[in-house]
Amino acid sequence: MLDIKLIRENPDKVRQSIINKNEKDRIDEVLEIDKQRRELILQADELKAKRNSVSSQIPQMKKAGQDTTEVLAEMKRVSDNITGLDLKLRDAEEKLNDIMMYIPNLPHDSVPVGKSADDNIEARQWLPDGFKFEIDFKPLDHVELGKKLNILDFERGAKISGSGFPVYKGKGATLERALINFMIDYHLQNHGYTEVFPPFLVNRESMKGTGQLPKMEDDMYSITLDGLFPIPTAEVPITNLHRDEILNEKDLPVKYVGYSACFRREAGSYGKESKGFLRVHQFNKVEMVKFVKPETSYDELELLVKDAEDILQALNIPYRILMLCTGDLSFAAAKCYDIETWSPAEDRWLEASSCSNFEDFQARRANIKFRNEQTKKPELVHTLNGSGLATSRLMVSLLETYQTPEGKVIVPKVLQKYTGFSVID
RNA sequence: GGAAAGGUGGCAGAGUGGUUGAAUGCGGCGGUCUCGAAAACCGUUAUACCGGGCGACUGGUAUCGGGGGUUCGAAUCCCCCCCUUUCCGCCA
Repeated sequence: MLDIKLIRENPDKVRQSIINKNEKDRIDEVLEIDKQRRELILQADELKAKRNSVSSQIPQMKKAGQDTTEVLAEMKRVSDNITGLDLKLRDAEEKLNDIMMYIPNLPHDSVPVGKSADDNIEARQWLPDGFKFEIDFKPLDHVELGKKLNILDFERGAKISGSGFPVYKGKGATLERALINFMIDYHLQNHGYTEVFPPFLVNRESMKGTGQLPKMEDDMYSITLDGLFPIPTAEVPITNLHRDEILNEKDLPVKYVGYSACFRREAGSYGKESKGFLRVHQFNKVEMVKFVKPETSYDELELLVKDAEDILQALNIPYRILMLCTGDLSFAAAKCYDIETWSPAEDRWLEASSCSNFEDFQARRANIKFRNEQTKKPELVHTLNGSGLATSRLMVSLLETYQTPEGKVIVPKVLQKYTGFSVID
């Protein structure tokens, strides 16, 4: 959520930012309702002040034996007026809040203006020593490899749950588990995170706090009977750990890393890009979440990307970093880098991680603050999160990159102590 | 699923209709004392919103789980909801 004062004071700047983000401009509506709202508050507060002062005099009048009938009648009228104003006020506030929940975060000044993914900017590429995009044999894709090696079973996943629910089998299941453990261990040992194992179902408040609701409700699975939502990412429970809290400044930055299964409806996206792992309803992801002081958040974003990159470098998987343009930026993000890994069989890059700075957008919704030691006042923190990384897309690149001409898959060195085997055949 | 208890400030914990934003204790911050520290003592210590002021600041309102009601006035009375804890049942 944006600061209403920011909109009040810089409506045109906000308007332009929203347009750059391909979102609907409702600033005029916001300004109008905000104005009404403030007028109502002014009127109601004035009456309440009167009521309070008179009410405190009544016991004294009674004690002094004065007749209070008239005052009581007058105050009754005042109270009725207050009730009326409060009703109107609540109406206005609900309306304002509804709209505010649909206004996206503003892109940071360093974000390139653009319409779509085509306008994203490649920041850098990293390729392992001796890596070549052209290979001597025709690579199998991950679905073919999965079938041949009997490590992935998309058909049976479809039988038991539906399409987009992959089953990992045998060494495939072990490899998946190894990847998760390796990534968490790496972040713990090298990057100073604290491990969190969060709930995979969260309540509506949590989904609002990080910005999935109300706007993206159709994209979320829901367990209506209990009012719970399967999480689309561990970002949701982990960021909400500190919802409605005031953190100590000296504890910042607070850095968590956690694994979760991620559940996404991906409504309306069947067909395109949906082969195998490319788009699934359930996948595994290791997520990094940070709570930081505002002035450090952009430095922390760079570090976050670096933390994710370290994993790929340790695995020796080629990747590139994209800076998303305004039009491709997600609803809550102010700035975002995507990390894409190379898929030899698809002959293209696949998004495996997304690292974002939300500035105070989530913090305002979720009411996450820290106490500024100088001013002694609470201030909103900045929140960031990044995948470190999602295993499904990563698995595509890993299987395809590490395949041999005979159709076997070599296990990356750093994973071998986790898998207990060095080759899948 | 059944039963009971309970939700008050950073924490603990008083408070059952009238200056109660809320006793007291702990914690935090500042000070006195001290070479320094501890102890002791003194002071201070919530958040949000709406106004006024360039600003230090200042006026007002709201907030004792949430919502509604009664009343001139509600932490306190009534109704509904939510949550937590404990016990029983079921269960990995």
